[in-house]
Amino acid sequence: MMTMVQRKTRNPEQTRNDLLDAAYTEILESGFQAASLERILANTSVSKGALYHHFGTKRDLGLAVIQEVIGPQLEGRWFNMLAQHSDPIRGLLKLIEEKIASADESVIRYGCPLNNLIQEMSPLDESFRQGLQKIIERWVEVVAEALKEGQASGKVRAGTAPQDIALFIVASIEGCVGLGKNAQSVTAYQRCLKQLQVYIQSLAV
Amino acid sequence: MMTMVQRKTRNPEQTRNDLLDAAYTEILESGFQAASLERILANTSVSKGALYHHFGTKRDLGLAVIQEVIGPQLEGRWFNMLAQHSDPIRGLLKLIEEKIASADESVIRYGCPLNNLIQEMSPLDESFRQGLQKIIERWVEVVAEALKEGQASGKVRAGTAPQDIALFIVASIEGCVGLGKNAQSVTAYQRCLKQLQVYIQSLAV
DNA sequence: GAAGATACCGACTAAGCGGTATCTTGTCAA
DNA sequence: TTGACAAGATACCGCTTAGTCGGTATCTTC
Repeated sequence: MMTMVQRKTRNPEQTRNDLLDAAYTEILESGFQAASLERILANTSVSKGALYHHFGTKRDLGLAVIQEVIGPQLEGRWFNMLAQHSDPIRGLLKLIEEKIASADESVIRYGCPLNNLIQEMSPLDESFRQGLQKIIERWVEVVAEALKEGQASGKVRAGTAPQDIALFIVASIEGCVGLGKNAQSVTAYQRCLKQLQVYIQSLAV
Repeated sequence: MMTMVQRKTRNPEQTRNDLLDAAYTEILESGFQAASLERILANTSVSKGALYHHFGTKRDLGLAVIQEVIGPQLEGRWFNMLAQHSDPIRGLLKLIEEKIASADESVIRYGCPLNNLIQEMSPLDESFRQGLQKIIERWVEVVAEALKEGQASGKVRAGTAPQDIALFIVASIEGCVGLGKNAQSVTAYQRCLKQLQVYIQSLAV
């Protein structure tokens, strides 16, 4: 008969969220494949049994992080910002400006969690790829929609394809973050985004 | 007493190159951390003893791949192309055009080996970061230099910072490749690069 | 308050990993 | 021809990994 040290009060939701949060951090720092379940458990003081009660496999945990942590994070920021500006150009510039201003150590060191997972996992696991792709598509769509409305209200140059431009903008952002991360340089990151601002400005009428 | 089945004729250089090539492929397909030495050996029919004769650690092998495979690959293409065009805009457009035209399965599936390693390894290993950064800096410098000469000869708009623009161009390329890879879509990849061409064209006088 | 379900515990397993030790064999200079 | 060393071969080691499983504690329901 073993004596078990269990949590006094149960809280399955909190346990699940703790795991999701810790997994998010661990994946951000080490990548998914190199992410260690043992380390995640150590950082949460959740037991292995509890982990495997909530998530069937490491893979399931990773997919949950994508859908429940990374997705909503991005959705909140971009959707809200572009919704509250009638001029999409101003909204986009503001978003980039925020990224420039809030260039903290985490972004410079670990980059974009979405992009990290894309580069690592999308060729290796179709479910990962689809989960990530859904987020990207939503992101591009939000930007494209804003540009489209901007064209309708005469604030964005006509004759350009909003979908293509939105795709390029998102790609450039990921590129800037990636390069800033490798340079370990806030200024390189900011210089790169500044050029993106110049490009965006050129989309105005 | 063991019976050893050895290669009839020795060829240390070839052995080293075989290892480098196989490691490059394995890293491209699985990432560095998940790259398996056993798999590399299986694909080369080189023995573990031979591997560890040529490379001290897995890490050393990875660093050698960066310096001796990935670096030269990029250097050749970009340096030559921009050197043989007097108009840098035309040179850049041609390079992008080539990328668009030669969008093969490997690029769409596995993306850019340089970018992959950056996102995975640069926060984890300072030597990796520096090796990769050297390549990026060289790349940016080649583009910046071309733009600068273009400004001098009146083919590129003055008043813009060549270094910053070059940085942005490289970032955008990596971004386009990354997004195309996740979309598993040649056309998305091409649409993205086409927008980059539009941007580059806007740099002309 | 008993029963059943849910949540959680932690020792264990099997496989794969990078790396090492010890050996043999090919090469080439003396 | 031989000695020395580089190159290659293979068995093995310690460690970490994701995942399992029998068991226990808490919560819910009746």
